[in-house]
Amino acid sequence: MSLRHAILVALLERPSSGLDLARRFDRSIGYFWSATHQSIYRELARLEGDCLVEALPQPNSRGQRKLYEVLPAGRSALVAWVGEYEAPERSRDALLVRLRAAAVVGPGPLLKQMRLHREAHAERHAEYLEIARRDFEDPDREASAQVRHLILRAGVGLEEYWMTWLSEAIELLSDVDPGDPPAP
Amino acid sequence: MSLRHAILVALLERPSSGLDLARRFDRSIGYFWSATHQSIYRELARLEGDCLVEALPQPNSRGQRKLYEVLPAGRSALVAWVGEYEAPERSRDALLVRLRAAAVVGPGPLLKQMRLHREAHAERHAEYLEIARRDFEDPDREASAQVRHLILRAGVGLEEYWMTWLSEAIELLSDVDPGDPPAP
DNA sequence: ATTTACATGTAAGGGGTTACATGATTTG
DNA sequence: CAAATCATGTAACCCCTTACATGTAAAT
Repeated sequence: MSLRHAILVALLERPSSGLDLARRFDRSIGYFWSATHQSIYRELARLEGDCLVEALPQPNSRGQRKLYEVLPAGRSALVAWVGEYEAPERSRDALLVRLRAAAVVGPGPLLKQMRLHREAHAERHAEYLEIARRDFEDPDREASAQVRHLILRAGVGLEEYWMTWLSEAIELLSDVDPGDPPAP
Repeated sequence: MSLRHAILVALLERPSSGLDLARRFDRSIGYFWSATHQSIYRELARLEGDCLVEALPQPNSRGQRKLYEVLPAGRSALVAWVGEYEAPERSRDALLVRLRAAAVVGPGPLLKQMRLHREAHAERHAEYLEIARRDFEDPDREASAQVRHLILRAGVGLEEYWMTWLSEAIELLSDVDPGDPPAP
């Protein structure tokens, strides 16, 4: 149920249309909850059906921009959800499954994949740093900006962590398997 | 499709029944791909339907232990999958959504939740260290043990990362909001 | 004999992804 | 007018979760 509440937060921060939300999820919200426009539209329809958000009464046909804003019931639902405790989920990482598989069936082209992963994390890292530079340059004054900065730093640190671990892993795998996998 | 291949890896390491797999996913495999016994049984049925694994021909009724092992086609499918590149997924973290929500609607009992999360990560951290102590005490000789140790260290480091970040976050939130959320 | 633990499943529903469809607006 | 772009949606599918159902074996 996190997408629903991520949308409520985003709409509280600024009333938006579905595509606006999709763009904001690509930018600043996406580093802890990603979403495609399809899932956003579906969730917006549900939120409207549950009377938690309201579409401003402008458009009357398809292809027209529809602005949504949060109703009081939506704000209450969000407050209630924030109060619910949810245990942290176990991480799921296909690359680590591949790595464990490689320990059994041979590494194949896995080293190359790990270098690509490291590049991908480096790109995200740079992206986050750019956001930090643009949006949080001055020592944060408002509390809400401090919190958003804190969340961004979580993303920065995670990307750094994976870059470090991947470098270690690549080094170890290069030693263990300098060439091609052994023939069966 | 990762569950399917995680099961293939597990069965290659050691032929197992569904419940065996569930237990092994709780223990050593679960720190990078968790699974319930229901999803494991379903995937085993599919794997058998696709002729990638085979049930040893002992049992003929419900409630009887069924041992599976990987067929050559299963091994090939796993090798092929290891070679496929999959970009790292964006992380999804409900706690960070809650945190961003708290910046808008007030923190409520979020500080307590973050302390609980930190405890949960500390528990997992201890659990992983215990596995490391038990299974990888001596300097690893075989390559496959080195790789499994490397994967475990990824989990250890991740838990440490979250403990560190949560401590920073808790400290900041305690300063920003020493008492209860402001009344509406 | 009943309970407990072990073991394998079924059913319903939620949430996400991919591919596709359709209407409006702008641009060459 | 045609094409590209913006914007909202539909449909099918996949995977996972939760709750429940059923059968066997061991313990008391």
